[in-house]
Amino acid sequence: MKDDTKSRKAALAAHLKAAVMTLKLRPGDDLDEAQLSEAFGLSRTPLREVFRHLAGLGYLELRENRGARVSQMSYATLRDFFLVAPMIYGAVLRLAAQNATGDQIDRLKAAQAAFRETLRAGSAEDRALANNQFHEITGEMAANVYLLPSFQRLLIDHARIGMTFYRPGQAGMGESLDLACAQHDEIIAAIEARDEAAAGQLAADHWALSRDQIELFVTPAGLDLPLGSVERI
Amino acid sequence: MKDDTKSRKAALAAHLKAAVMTLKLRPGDDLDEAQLSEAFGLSRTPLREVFRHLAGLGYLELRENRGARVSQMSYATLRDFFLVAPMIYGAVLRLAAQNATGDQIDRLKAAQAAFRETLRAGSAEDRALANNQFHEITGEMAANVYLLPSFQRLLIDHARIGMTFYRPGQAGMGESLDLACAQHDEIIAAIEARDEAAAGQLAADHWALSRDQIELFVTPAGLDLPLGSVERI
DNA sequence: GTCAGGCTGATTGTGTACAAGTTGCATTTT
DNA sequence: AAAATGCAACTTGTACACAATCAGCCTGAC
Repeated sequence: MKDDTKSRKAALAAHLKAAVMTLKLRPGDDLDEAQLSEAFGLSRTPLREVFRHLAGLGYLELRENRGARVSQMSYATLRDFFLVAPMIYGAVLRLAAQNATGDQIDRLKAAQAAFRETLRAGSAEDRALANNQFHEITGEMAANVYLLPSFQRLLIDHARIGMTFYRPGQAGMGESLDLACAQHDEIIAAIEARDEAAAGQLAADHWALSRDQIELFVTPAGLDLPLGSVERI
Repeated sequence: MKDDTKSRKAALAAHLKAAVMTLKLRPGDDLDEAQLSEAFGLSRTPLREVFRHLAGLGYLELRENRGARVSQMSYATLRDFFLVAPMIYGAVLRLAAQNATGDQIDRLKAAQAAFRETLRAGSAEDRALANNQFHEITGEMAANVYLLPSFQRLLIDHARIGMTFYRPGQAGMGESLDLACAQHDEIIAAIEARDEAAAGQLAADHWALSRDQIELFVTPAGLDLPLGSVERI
C-alpha cells in the first residue's frame, strides 16, 4: 500500500507536468480536484500537496478558494521569456560544460537518441517532451541551485510556446528540427570536451534558432497574392 | 474565524521566512510540526501547506517521512552563489530600471529609509531583513516571472551568508555598510532616471562590495606577527 | 426593465482520527 | 563486550468529515 500511494503521487505529478507542457492542459485550464482524486486513487490531501509542489515549480497557479489552474501565458510572459532565456540558457550550458559527470553525459546521449527517434516517428507532444528531457539534463549538469529554478520555468514555457507555434506543414519546420537536433549533438560534444566557450556559443545558436521559429509564426511570410485581392482592415 | 486562519498562516510563513534569513533557524535545523502547530493555532494540514510553499521558495527542504528542515548551506551552495549572483543581480537591476512604476519607486525609497534607520540603531537581524526588503522590491520592479525564482533564492542565501559573515567589530565593516547604503541611494536614482546602464553598473559595484566583505571573512588579514612566530602547516 | 440582494449548489479549506513509517533503546546472541 | 535484531514510542502521511467560501440564479423592489 505504501509504494502504491507514493507511486500514485509521482504518477499524478508526472502526468500533470507532461499534460501542461504538451498543452493537453492549456494555460488557464481549471483542474478538478475530485476528478483527479478519483482517477489516481488519491484522497484530496495528498493531491493538494502535489498541486502545491507543482505550483512552486511554475506549472500551476493556486487561487484562494478557487482551485488550481494551469499557469497562464500572456504577452507579458512571452516578453519576459525572450528577455531572460538567452542569458539563462547560456549560463546553464557553460556550467554544464564545466561540471558534467560521465554518467550525466551518457544520459544526455540517451535523451538525444530518444529525441532523434521522435523526429523520425513521433508526435509533436513526444518531441516536445523529449526535447525538454534533453535540456533538463543539461540543467542537472549545471548543478547550480540558484540557476535551476529559473531554468526549469523557462523549460516549461519553452515547451508550451513550442507546442503553440509548431506547425508541421509550415515551410522550413522540418529543416529547423533537423538543425536543432544537430545542435544537440554539438552541445553534447562541447560538454564532453569541457569546452565552455563552445557551449556558450551553441546555447546562443540554439536559442537563435528557436527564437526565429517563434518569430516566423508571429510574423509569418505574407501571402503571395496580387495587390488588391486581400482586403486591408 | 476566516481572517484569523488566513492571517495565522501568513504569520507563520512570515515568521519562518524571517527566522531562516536571520539564522534564528539555522541551516539544517529541524522544524517541529507539533510545536509550530500549537504556537500558531493551526492544525497540521494548513501548517504542512505552508511548509510546502516555503520549500518551493527555497527556505525549507522536505524529506520523505522525516519532516521539514531549514535548507542547507554548504561550500557547494556558496560556490553556486558566487557564480550566478552577479549575473542575476545585474539583470534584475537593469530590468528594474526599465520597468519600475512610480509606486514601486516610492516603496523602494521607504525601504531604503528603513534600512538606513537600522544602520543607526538596529540589530544585525533588522539590518539583514531591511536590506532583503530593499532588494525584494527591485525584484518586483524587474517583474520577470522567469528571473524572479532564482533572484529570490539568491536573496534568501545572501541574507544568510551576510548574517554568517557579519562581525560588527571587524575593521571596515561599518564603512562597508555605509557604502552599501550609499549605493542603494544611487540605485534608486538610476532606476528613477530609467538609466539601465547605470543600474547594471551599480549592480556590479554593489555585488563587488558584498563579495569583498565575504572574502574578507573567508580570507582574513593575517596576524601582524614577526616571521617565524607562527607555524606554517 | 434593470439592478440589488439573498439563497442554493458546488467547491475549497481545515480539523481530527487513524495508518504507516522511522528512530532509538533494550535485549539477546555470538 | 560488541553487534544485530526486535520492540516501543514518536513522527509523519492519508483519509474523511465538517466548516467556510464562492458562483450562479432567482426573486423582488425601484
